[in-house]
Amino acid sequence: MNPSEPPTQQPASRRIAEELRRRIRDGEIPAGEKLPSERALAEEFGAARNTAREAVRLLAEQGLVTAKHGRGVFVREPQKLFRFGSDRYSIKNRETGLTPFRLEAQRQGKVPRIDVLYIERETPPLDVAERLGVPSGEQSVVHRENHYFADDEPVQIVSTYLRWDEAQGTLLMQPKTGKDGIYGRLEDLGHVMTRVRDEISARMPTPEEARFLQLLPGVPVLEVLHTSLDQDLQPFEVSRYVHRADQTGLLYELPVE
Amino acid sequence: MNPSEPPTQQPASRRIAEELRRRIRDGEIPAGEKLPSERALAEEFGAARNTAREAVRLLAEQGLVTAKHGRGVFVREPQKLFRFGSDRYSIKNRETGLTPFRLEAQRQGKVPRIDVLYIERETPPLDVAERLGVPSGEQSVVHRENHYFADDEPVQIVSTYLRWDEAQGTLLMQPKTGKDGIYGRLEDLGHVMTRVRDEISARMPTPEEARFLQLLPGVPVLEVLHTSLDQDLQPFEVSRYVHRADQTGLLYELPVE
DNA sequence: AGCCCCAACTGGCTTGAGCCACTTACTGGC
DNA sequence: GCCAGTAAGTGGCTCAAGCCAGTTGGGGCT
Repeated sequence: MNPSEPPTQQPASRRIAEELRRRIRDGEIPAGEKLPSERALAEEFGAARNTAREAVRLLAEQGLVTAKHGRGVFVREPQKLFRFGSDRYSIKNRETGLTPFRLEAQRQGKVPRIDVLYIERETPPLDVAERLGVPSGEQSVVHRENHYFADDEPVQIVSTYLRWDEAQGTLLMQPKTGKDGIYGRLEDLGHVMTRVRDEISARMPTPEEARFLQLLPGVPVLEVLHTSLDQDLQPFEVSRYVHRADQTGLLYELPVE
Repeated sequence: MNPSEPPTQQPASRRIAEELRRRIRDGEIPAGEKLPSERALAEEFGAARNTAREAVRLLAEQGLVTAKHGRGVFVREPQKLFRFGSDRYSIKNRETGLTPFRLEAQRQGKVPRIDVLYIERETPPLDVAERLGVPSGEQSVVHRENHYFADDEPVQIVSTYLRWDEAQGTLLMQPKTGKDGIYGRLEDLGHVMTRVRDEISARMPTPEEARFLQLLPGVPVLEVLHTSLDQDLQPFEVSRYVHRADQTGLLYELPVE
């Protein structure tokens, strides 16, 4: 009960986790290697298997290790990030005729794949309606839901929202939107992308997201709510990106105004 | 064993978690309210207390609920975000004489506090050395470590790295850096901030970060590796921001170039 | 040689029990 | 009226045991 220091004895599970963390940090158990089995840890630390198990769970929650049923618990290898840069909207890239994602993938030597899940007229979520400047009580938008893959690994889930009055009857309602993708078609409609506004947050995935993205425990997602503004600073497109955070990062390079 | 659908019976803990998630989503248990006790859940679902407990843990891991020792488990209230905008470096804000964080806090009606933990000459981490353009094998930088609070709630941890050859003997080595903070002093040295590059990722906190930021289980952190470039596009400052993701978001608004 | 099956290992999940620490509300004494 | 003490309720943590479900490798059969 000496308040000068906190020798408050840690729970056994945390002590075991701490020791394993040390071994991993010090390279005694290198990345990709297997931890001792739960039963072995229990014996080594003189604890019940459940307690050793709890320790492993703590490490998994932090994203340090990952368990393979029937095989063992492995130290997770640091992943190199698939990077999404703020220049992905750049005019300069238009000449390639590729959509932003395909361009980024190609740049990083990955094979891109995009699954179009559905394209439907909908009533927009509140935050989207606000940003797109449409009413939220009616079917004022078209919602395009896509899944993105790099080398067949799921990378992000994207929901794109467009004004129904603009998209109606155009290629924007089709899976294949033609040259330069939806931004090409929106330009045809007179919207030149002049500014973008990205609102970024992070959170743990919902069970559905975890399933889609094949997320292991302890991996959060990055959520980007993106708004495109045209030459009149009018918003004409809103997208919600959900990235797996263990394999993706964001890069923003911008002038100080 | 019918492969047409996945009726693979869920583990009991997951079924219970699913049901609780539904009750929360449908508003049967509103935000801020208490869940049934672990013992009550166990009885209701005909499971052992440990199983009910596991279900609650799943929800906590996802950041949906939070347990208060001795009181109960509560549905977490959605937090409004303390927002960090890309215009926080803007020249326009210079006239206020406030540092970026103080300005943001004031804008959002919060009381800012900054604790300067230490200011020391150090050998830089590899990623910092790369971006700042200094050697990583020697004590080539000054490291300023700060903790930021809004209304006395910890908000972010910031490590700022400056070139030792520039900072040596200046106010940059002092806790109080004068008007406009370190950016003011760096301007005195001839570095006008012209562009910034922010690299953003998300991950689960280390135990130390969780302690500092008072993070509940299931809350990730946002990490921003920030580089300031001057009028010659030379990097002159690198900072690593670690934000708690449940109360902070990032806003980037930029021109499409 | 090739294949199959089974034993032995791994983690996944649950049970029921017990003790501890923290919180709250009530109750009784002053 | 106030306050201290206490009982009852909560989550925190651990134990010992058991069964299930993937994985792996070796032994034996064909």
